[in-house]
Amino acid sequence: MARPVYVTTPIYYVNDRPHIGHAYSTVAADVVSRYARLRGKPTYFLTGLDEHGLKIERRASEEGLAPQDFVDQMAAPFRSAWEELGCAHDGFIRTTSAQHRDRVQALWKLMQDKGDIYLDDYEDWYCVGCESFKTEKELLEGNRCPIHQTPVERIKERSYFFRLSNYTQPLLDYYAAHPDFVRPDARFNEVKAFLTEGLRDLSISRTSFRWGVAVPDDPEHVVYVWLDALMNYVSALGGPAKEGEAPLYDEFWQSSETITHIVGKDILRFHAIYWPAFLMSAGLRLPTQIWAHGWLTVNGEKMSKSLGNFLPPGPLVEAFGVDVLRYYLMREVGFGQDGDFSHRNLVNRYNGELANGLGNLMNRIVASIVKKSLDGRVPNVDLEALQDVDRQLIDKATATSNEAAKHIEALAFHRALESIWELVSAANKYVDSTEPWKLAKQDDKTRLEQVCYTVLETLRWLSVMLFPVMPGKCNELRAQIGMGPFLPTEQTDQWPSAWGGLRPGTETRPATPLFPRFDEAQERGIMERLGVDKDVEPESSAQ
RNA sequence: GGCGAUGUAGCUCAGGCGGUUAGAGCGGGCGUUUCAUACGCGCUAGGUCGGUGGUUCGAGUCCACCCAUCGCCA
Repeated sequence: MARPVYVTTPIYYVNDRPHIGHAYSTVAADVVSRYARLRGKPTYFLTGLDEHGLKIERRASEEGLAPQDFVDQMAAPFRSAWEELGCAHDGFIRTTSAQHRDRVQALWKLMQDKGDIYLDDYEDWYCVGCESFKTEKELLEGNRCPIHQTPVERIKERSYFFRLSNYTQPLLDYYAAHPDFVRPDARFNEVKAFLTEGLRDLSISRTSFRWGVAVPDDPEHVVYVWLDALMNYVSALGGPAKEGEAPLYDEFWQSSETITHIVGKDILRFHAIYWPAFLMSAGLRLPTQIWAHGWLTVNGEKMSKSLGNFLPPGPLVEAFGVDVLRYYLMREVGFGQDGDFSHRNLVNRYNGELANGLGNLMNRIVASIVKKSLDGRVPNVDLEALQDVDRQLIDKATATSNEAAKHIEALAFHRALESIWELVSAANKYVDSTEPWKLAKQDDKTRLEQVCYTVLETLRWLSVMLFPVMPGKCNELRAQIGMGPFLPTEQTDQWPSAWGGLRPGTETRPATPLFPRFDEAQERGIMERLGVDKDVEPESSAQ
């Protein structure tokens, strides 16, 4: 029995509209979940929204709205963004939901029962933007927040505290026992370094605003937004709960093989330190991995409202198509590293890899040779009678399948795609060296059939291996080689491993090219529609 | 300031335990095919492997120091 997989994105703060950074995290999580499903594992993919906090309360009142109305309004674009991007989440958690609020309070009580929560005074500088306190020494001149550049506020209040200091050693022990707990390694080192200085207790309630979850039995206090927010991963499944009370929680939290939280590097500390400490205190299971990815710049510049380069995913999807955008996001930069989103590089990869590489490979075989010389049908071949060149390509496909799986499991999406494209390239070389068009002229039917079958079956493998990244295009590809759409089946591992899945006699359905190449004029048109000045765009990712 | 990382061809990057001519993709140049989306395929890039000094028979690969860039230090 394949054990369940649980993968999450951060819950996005509804103060922003969705942009390419949100899309990056969410697409990555979608790829992980689609891959897991393809492997036959029961899978749950969660994303959602963080809707509480002082900043929301203020924004809502600026807009003349009740906070709930404001967040309802802001939630819609996120939902539609994920739909547009083909991100098939199983759950969409909102922290204002009754279930979530209720489960946060349940967590609080568990921590309280453990004796880890106490009441005391707290006074320090507070940044509304960060929703967190700042120490004197990290402030900029004029008591401004180093992240938001805005002035911080002096806040003194009665606050509940969590005995985080008790968890320094337990966390270090946990890290030692789970060397893959935080990825990439460099980030794990930072987390460990932070711990070695010893943890201070953490203020986990506020009285300065109302928009949040009330502290149980003391409604003057609102639960600290990060405790509230982190809890989404468990509350969305209905936990914490006794066995049998919340089936999703039992399956995907308690019994999961992996629980992977994909996060941006800016919120790593909350996930790698606070969250496990809260869970330890409450006596709950910990996640298996916190994966901190890097930031994307846009055409070499940091994305910001003041620069006017805020990049929502919608227009990109319209211009390039969902799968192309997903491919680019996963291919261009190593997960965990910072990188650049560049329209120019996107077009270059599209033309070079998708159009010239994969698209042309399929087209030359399906729409040309098989159609003209084999009556458009998958030929019948004796797999035992293949030649060495054929076997070499099959071996390459097998090696690729193993390697790509290894990389995806390590969330090294760019490596997986790189390795898959070695197979695409090998297949194009194979076609060149076997020259099926000559075989057709020479009437060497048997050999022609062997060659075409080998390429078609390679394309079938590609349609599966690329499915997590490009589900729509892979199904189009499959249609052209005569296959039905790909359907994951629980408990059935469908990752390619056996050669010969294509049924002889099946009718292929050549259609328009999968990835029609952009010529200069089209590229210019797209850039204009997107408002990108192509000529001004830097040649490379100069930062 | 403390801790950690990075610095390899025009660009983006690979280069376990030190060992013959330092690699890939893209871009550039040359050639070639025509089945294909003017696509594919082949050849080509002569880069002091940030700098200096060491260890060694031998270092991009280990050590020290320096320079630059970046991250973390509630």
